[in-house]
Amino acid sequence: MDLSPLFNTLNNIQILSTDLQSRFAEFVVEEQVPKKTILLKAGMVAHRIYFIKKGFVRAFYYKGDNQFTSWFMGQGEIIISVYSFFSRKPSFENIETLEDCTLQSISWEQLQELYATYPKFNITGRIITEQYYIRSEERAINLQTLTATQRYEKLLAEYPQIAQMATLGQIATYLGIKQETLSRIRAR
Amino acid sequence: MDLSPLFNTLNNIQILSTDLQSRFAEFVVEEQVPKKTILLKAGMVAHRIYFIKKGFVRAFYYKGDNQFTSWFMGQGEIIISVYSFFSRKPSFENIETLEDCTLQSISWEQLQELYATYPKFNITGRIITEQYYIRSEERAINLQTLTATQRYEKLLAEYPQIAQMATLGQIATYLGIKQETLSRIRAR
DNA sequence: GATATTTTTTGACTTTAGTCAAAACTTTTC
DNA sequence: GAAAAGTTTTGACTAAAGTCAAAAAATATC
Repeated sequence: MDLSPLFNTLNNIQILSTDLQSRFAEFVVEEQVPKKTILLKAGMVAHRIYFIKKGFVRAFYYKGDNQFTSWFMGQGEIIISVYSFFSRKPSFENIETLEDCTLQSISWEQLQELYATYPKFNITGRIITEQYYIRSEERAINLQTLTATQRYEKLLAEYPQIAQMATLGQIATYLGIKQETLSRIRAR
Repeated sequence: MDLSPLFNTLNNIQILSTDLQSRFAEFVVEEQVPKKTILLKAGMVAHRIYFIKKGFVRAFYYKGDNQFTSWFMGQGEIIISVYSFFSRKPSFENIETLEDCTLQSISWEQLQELYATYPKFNITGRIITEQYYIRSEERAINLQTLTATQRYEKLLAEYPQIAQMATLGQIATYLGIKQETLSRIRAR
């Protein structure tokens, strides 16, 4: 199992001791997950933290009859439903794969053990949480300050291949607009 | 100095030992702050975490020439610029009082000392961060799923007195609409 | 308490996005 | 590879929000 992309991402935050890396490596499970697999279902507690070695994923939730997309994530990113994973409470959001994925993950319990055994690792955890927090703030700021067209351009800049992985409807619910509107924006 | 509202809020999250409470109490500084005082200026690092014993406060940021409100907070709430306080980096947002306030606060260094001396206190810290995270997610969800009118009603439900403390313009930038639009919404 | 300043409202018009329905593509399945 | 299912586009119309400007109301200042 090739762990170098994962450790690259983590060492980029803070260099991990070889000791910690080998303990970590013992925990990691790698799996091939086909397109359209639900990784987390609303109502369940998120119990694993995933690293996307290859693939593309989205999180979504329902409000009444309508579905909304919270975020998209691709290769090299760490995915969790932050709220559920940390608070150990049922998730309001679903996570699904949008293409065949190679995922590496450890469980919540294993993560706690790493925190306890290697206190310095808490810094890495804290920084990942911070990065997630910033993402969430950015999402609110984008919705507050940008027009639909600007938000679409920003998403395209971040994930240029998104049109191949997600449907128009999924992208529209992320942007907070109707799919007909997105279709017209794209036609220009 | 009456610390019971503050300890009420904290004990509500997790009961604190009397030991911790008395150490905490030694650190707390109480101040009377007049209306329109800037508690944190964009570009500065947030170095204190505040509890609003009395008063009303808002956070805002600039994007180009335009000002946007991130949040409002009132009595009994804990205020920080999460990103800046935890990452120790310059804040992009400003925090100002909207009326005369009584604030109680401790510094980042004092908070770290409490974490180190009373490890259980980390749980309280973690839960406060989680609550902030949820607020940020909710803000994005509200902007994504609600109409301007619904967002206004929700804000009014949370802070019924807001019209007395904040100007129409400030409320409008929180909702992500123009103040003329908010004026018309209100006229109905 | 009159004047200046700031804040809010109103009016006429434009732009942006939503709605509903049908047509045109694409992709999947047998 | 034809039919079915899913997805995207287009059209005509409606609703919501923005723009610019001016008037009205509220608040602060001397």
